Amino acid sequence: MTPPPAISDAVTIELNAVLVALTGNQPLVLTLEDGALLPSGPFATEHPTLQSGVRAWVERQTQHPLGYVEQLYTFADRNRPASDGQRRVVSISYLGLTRERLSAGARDPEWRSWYRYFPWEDWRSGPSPLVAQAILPQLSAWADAVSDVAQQRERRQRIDVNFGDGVENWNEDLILQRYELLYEAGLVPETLQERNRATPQAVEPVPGMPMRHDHRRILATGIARLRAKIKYRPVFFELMPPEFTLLQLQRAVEALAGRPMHKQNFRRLIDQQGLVEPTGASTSEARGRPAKLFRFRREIVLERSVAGTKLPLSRPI
Amino acid sequence: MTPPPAISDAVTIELNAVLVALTGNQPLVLTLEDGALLPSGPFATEHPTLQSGVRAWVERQTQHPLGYVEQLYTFADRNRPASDGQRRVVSISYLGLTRERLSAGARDPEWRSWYRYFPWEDWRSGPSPLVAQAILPQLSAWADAVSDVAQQRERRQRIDVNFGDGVENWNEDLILQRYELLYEAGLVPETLQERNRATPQAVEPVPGMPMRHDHRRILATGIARLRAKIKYRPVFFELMPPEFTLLQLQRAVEALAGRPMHKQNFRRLIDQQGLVEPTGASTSEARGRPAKLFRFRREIVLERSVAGTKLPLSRPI
DNA sequence: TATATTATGCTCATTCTTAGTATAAATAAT
DNA sequence: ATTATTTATACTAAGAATGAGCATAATATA
Repeated sequence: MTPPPAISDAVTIELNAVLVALTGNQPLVLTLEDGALLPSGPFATEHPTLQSGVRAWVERQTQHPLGYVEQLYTFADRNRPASDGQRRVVSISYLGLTRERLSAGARDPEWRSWYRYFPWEDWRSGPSPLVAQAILPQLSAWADAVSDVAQQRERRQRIDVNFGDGVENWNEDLILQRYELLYEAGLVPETLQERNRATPQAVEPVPGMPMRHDHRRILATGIARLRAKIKYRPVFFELMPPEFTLLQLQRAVEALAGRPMHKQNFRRLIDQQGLVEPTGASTSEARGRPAKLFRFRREIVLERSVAGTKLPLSRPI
Repeated sequence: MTPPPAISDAVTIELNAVLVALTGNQPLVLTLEDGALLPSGPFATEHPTLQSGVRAWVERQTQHPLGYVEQLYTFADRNRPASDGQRRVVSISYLGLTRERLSAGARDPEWRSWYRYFPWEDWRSGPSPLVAQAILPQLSAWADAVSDVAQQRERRQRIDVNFGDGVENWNEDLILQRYELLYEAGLVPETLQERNRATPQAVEPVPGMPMRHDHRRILATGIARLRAKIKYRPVFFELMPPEFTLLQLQRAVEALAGRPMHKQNFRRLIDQQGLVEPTGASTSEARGRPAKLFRFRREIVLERSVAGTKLPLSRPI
């Protein structure tokens, strides 16, 4: 059942990283080549494990220890030629969270807000106008373009589920599915890269910066994982400074989820769950009443394995 | 940043599958070599994608189409020699759900209840006595065995979180963490396989059949994923026959979760969510009042992307 | 001193859960 | 035939969690 693998079945492993940080209420991701690529490196003989491979070259790159690291997905042969003697490439992608930014000044490795790549995913100040203006009309046209009635209905349903039928049905976790739908509909520039693409590029691509290869897809996978994760594991503390106010914490979570939250309820949930403890100090860097400073209670991760961090979404104003 | 990979960095890919079926209220997993291995096959040049690779050889093996397939995890070099000229092996594991069993009679590929490998995970008729009798005492000893006080406290806490401090704190999703804890504590036979193991094997291994390599760990990963998944996606329908009674459905979910559920509430949730529709027929195969037969409403997966299947756990009697 | 701004405490209605009770419709045992 | 047992299904009531908002406190700034 497991015959010895032939020479021709050898592959090389490439490691990709979605490296996330948070500054000034923006969720940042580390990119290369003018934002067109995610950092990636080979998995080499000197690395004892995959994760140590990722840690090694990311830490060399960013000069900062990588807090949380989690495997995302393994792809083989997405948009890559497999024949012509070349060895196949299998890429294994990781999500990494870090607290600090790369020292400024360096030009090439650059932190960018992930909403430059997915502008329609930012609903922090209400429903993104892009959805109604630039996306839904084009997706509708795409659904209509197919003649088969059943197929047409299926397309419409997918559009509804992913982009919300009414106004109030946005599910921030569906970022990957939404990107894939846009890809299929030919509404992102990446569609052109693919070989043997039946559907030609549609009239006008949806706003949002593309990336090379399937890197924007990997980025979407990372964001999706992170958005889902914060709901049942308080990973966002990996992104926060050691001390912070509750509003700063709220803004951080909002940046990740791409949605506004109800302030009082956010506080109630955070302290009901015992996630933080006051440091005793307070700050008055903002204008109003000074806010108490808090720190993360690291013990909580041990104490309760499911430190579920429910997110109190609020209706956008 | 991405130098051309050296020849020596070539690896071979092995695909592992956790293939799950359900018969007679038992969750079954396909095994080989007298239950010691999960099926695995090489990722070969003729496979266009990883998933098609898995599908291809699993379907050849089982003679049945594979419904749901999902990638689990990618390991490099677990318990495998990396040096001595041999190429490194990277194993990519998949979870597959199927409705039918392999034709009986065949000796080697064999379906086994997964509770043979993880007997302490079956809480369907109340707390598993193994936890209190065979596991907790040994884990306690393991915690005490370390001299450093802080380390000792940490071990105790991990034991509490994973195996429940009181009686009623069992979290069925933690199956992987529990296995890993037992592994670290030297309470499973697999610990011996590992090279350079500092801690020697403890007195008496915990009941439960071991597997070769890291296959029991991969199995735990698959079960954990499935247990978590049924809570927000009704995947269990992939395991059910086309028509079934609500009690059969409940028993199926209980088999997966390893816990009893509250009957009335289970029914309420299932129909509140519109997951099933009556076929019109009913059955009286069991003793009491005949039950209506239902079928899965496939549309629901499209209609609501998050067809959350809340599970109404019930206190074991 | 008034105003704007942020922090924080508290309430209230609504929905979701949990844990039943009650009744119906069949089979098996006497 | 009658009774006990088993399974199915409807319905209820208490309690917890959630979503929305009011009210007050404490600061900076005009």
